[in-house]
Amino acid sequence: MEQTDRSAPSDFIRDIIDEDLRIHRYQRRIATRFPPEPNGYLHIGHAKSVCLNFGIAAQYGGICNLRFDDTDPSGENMEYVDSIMRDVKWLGFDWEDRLYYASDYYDRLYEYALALIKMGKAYVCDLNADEIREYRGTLTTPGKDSPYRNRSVEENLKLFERMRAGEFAEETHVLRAKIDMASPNMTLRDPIMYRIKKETHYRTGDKWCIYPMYDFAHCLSDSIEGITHSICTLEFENNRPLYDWFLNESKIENPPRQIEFARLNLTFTVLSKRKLIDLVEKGIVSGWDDPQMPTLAGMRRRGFTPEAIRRFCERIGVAKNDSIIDVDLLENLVREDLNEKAPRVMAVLHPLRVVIDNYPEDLVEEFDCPYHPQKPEMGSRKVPFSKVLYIEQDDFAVNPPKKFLRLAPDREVRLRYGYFIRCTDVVKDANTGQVIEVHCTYDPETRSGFAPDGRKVGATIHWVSAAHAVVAEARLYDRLFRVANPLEGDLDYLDHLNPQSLEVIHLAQVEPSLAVAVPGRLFQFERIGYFCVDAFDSKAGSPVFNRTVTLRDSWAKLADKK
RNA sequence: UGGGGGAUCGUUCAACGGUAGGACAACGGACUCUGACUCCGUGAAUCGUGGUUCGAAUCCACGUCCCUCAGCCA
Repeated sequence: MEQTDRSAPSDFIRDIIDEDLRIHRYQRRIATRFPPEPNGYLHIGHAKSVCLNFGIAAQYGGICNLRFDDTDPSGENMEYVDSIMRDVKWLGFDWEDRLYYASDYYDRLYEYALALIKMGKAYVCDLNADEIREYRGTLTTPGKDSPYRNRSVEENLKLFERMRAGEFAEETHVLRAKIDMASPNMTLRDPIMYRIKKETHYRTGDKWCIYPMYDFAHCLSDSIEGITHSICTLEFENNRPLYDWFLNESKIENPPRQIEFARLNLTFTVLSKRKLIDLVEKGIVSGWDDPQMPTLAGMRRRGFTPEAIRRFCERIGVAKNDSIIDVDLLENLVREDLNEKAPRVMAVLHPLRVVIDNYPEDLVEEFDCPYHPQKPEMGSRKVPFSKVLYIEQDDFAVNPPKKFLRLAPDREVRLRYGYFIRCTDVVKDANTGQVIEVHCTYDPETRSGFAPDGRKVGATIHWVSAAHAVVAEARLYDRLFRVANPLEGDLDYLDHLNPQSLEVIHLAQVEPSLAVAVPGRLFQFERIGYFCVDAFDSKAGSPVFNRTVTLRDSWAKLADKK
């Protein structure tokens, strides 16, 4: 009996593995692989696969390889390879010395193809693309045999060699497996194994002008690496018989087995590579690492932590149901993680001037404020206090609605880590009627945060000293799409873009300790949300903060209902 | 009108012939120098119809709905 601890995840894939282990299949060895094609950046959907493959390997004392599935030179390049490696590492996984490329197997794959030709299991077909499609038939009608299907082995060998030698133009010849043109499974209707592409490959250069197709290359690459469980997404379910066919005809012993699971879908976003490329190329986002993107690079820049993402991948489980996960779950996990890790600071996004009338003109006090009230070990910093402050516009109301606990005329609140203040007067813009300044008095007896007479306040609000505040840029990110499933309905998904997915605040006022915030560092702006110092645009003295996620706001929820 | 998959609280995963359970969301409350965090509590589901069985989400039959396959993409 295998030892699996109770906290370890369990799912239908692990059940299959448990059974394989039990019957001593693969000599009780477990090997998986994460096989991205280097033609785009990794997104949260890939993270699910990364966590699954590396997670299973770790759980069963096996190995997980990183293999670039680079069998189509168009669109693949080294930038993507680098970004993928960076992201997998960032997520917290290690392929050690097992970095592989399908393109490293081109010679061996060619030999496998030769062997199939010699067995009469593969042939060179001269039909062009349109003709091949025509001959393939449809979902409900069988295809018909290619007129080139019964060429002699010698002729096939000669032709294939000439394909390789570059004697033919693209689309004039392909190598096909000879299976069954009448198969109800379309993938078995003499699938293409090699096509001619006179393109320079980012790794093999011009050595090859024929490239293997996925179905042929993938299963054999798995077998070359000794993979035992080849985990992929549901849309490859149809291809499994073909996966098995190539391995069987190639006389592979102990062939790896393909297992399919449902890919991740997330509400309020899209996760297909094509659509993400679209967003990048149409300039809807600033790049693959735009914090609005569900790419790992984007999420990293936004402030999501690898721990939260791994936790998420664990929580969502693995199954074969098509499903769409609520992004709330992800955001909640991020809050959970950041609540532990993020130092608390004060920042005012929408400043409202507050003048403490009875506070001395030139006095500046310094309050010692803990970085995390529940974690004294995180230390503290000094925050200056003076006569003129900024508070959040939302924290003041001329006519406070029911249940509003914050500052209002003649009401008293506590300034976080500071005094109690009472609103005595309101200055409005003569034209607009907008509140532009609030006057208060403070109670010197409340320096400790409590009143000697024991009176209570309804709320504690955050603030910054106007004279000491640092001006910062805050980028408030929201969901990229305004509907849960942008792919649903008749409209193009781009018609569902959320025009408010980014609000930039240029003049946020933040406490002075943030002037030199280190790029990538995470903070909780008290009572607002979690923010990440932008890794690229932030400079000393003029920091830029990306909002990772808001804090839960039960007041906003209450107010919304009315 | 072919083949391959799938259907369980609003969402998601579990229950593997024996009390339908967890998480997120929702709702109510407690606590609070963050309307945060935390804690407590409440409501909420087996696609339909038959059958087998002492007993069915689970097995069988027939339906229904959803996904997927007709790239020289992966």
